Amino acid sequence: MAKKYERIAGALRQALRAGRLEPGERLPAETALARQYGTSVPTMRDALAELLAEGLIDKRHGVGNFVREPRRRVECSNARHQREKDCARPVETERQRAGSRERDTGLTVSDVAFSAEYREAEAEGDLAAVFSVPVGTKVLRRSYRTFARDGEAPFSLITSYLVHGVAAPNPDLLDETKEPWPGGTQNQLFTVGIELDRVVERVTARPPTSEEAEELGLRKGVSVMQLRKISIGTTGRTVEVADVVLPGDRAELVFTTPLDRW
Amino acid sequence: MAKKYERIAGALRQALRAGRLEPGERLPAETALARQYGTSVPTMRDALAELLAEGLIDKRHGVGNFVREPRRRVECSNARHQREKDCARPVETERQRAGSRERDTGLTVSDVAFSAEYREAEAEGDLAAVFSVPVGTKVLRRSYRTFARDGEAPFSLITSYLVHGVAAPNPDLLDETKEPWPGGTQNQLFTVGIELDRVVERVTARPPTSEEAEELGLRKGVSVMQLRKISIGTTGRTVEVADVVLPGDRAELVFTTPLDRW
DNA sequence: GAGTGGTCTAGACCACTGT
DNA sequence: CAGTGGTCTAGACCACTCC
Repeated sequence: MAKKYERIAGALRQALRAGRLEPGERLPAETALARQYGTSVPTMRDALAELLAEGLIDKRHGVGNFVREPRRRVECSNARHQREKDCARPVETERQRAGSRERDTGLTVSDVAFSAEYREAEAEGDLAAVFSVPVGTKVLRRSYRTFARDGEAPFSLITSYLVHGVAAPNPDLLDETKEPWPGGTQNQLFTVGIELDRVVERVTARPPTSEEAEELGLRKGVSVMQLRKISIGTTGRTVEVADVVLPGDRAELVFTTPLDRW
Repeated sequence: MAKKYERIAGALRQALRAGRLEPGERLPAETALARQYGTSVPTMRDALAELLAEGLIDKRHGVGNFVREPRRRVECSNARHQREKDCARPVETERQRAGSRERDTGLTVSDVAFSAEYREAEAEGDLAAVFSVPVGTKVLRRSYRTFARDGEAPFSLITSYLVHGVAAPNPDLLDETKEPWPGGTQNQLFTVGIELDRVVERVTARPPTSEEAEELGLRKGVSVMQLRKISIGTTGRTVEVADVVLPGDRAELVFTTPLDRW
């Protein structure tokens, strides 16, 4: 036996897909909907919460519930790592031309407005293990927010870590006013003599913290994708670790794996 | 001002991390907790729902709420595609040796119990577009469930599509009793003369349908990762499409991107 | 000020588990 | 049978938006 709020959610979903309600249109008030479906307001709200998590409606406090137009997702492909590498080592003028302005999200710089914050910190257990350095090693911690071109809310929250001693030879890397850096992280690493061999990305999904939900403008019930990107240099050393939090309902990660020929 | 149930959730989280409650231990009854935290039962339940979504507690109907031991995640790496390819073309005896028994989840066959179901269907708009075939083209639709070695609930739900005309030359590919197929999908494709050039995987997160939640044994508030795997042959043609649904709290996808040297 | 959704309360009744 | 969590109800009160 299905739960009552699920049955109501199903009926509403049906009504939305059948197009009896147009995108942008306001739904009846929750009290009216509850009466209409023969239930109480809290149960009706449970049903609406389900549609909210699925992205079918938007809730606006003090205004009403609205049919949402289907959200298009922003793609974020691993091909950007090679592209960024290709552009990380050229002459200055070359670097700033089209296609060379990729960043961790796979968007071009024109798509993102930056807010960067640099801070020194000490590697804790987890991070120290990934970098293979002793706990307490000084690291540079850089926080970014990126915004998609049309979006209001940030599209991703990024925390990037470099071992301080590795970045220090180039003082510009320690200076947050130099952001956004045109050639991306790989160019930054190039300036201290580091070439990347490969990038390893680990992806999971989890519910957002309340801060993340607020910053990313997530509706209730929407999860985030958490991506840990580990960049490994040609010497086999882990040179950068970046934790990226992406809205589960707006982001799509694309990974292409080329295969050797027989 | 934080919401009351969030403050209570925070306090409980604190208590759990501080280890004042051991994994496996039962929490006080919800009525008792509500009294203890000076709130009503529904609000206390909201707080507990948050911890549930985070995987910190387990709820057992009619029994109680329990501190959960930290769940380890099952990794699922894109390196398996190359490994599977390496083993897809050898002599028969070779194929069945260790390491050659990978499947779409990155687990070995010994880790999974199969339930496969084959069915013919017609490509709808979405699928037809990916395969670049006319809508209505006959496809073979194969559904799998995989189980991790220790798990009770399925670890992944897989729906794989092949264009019927492509698989037909080998009648065994149309026969679900031949599953599990030792060499994996790439060996199946090899038997009809297809070599893969690359695999493209698109990852998103979304709330589960109620059926998925039931089948995967998901707690409330846990999202799934949805992965669409597109296998492209050496002729540039899309030869297989697989939709994989993974529990967001138990799965970790790992993608390694090798980079060309300067 | 009227109307809307957001949070919280109090409690009924049901379903499940273990004794 | 006693005790637990699961669902649903009814309604108070607050915060927000718009007229």
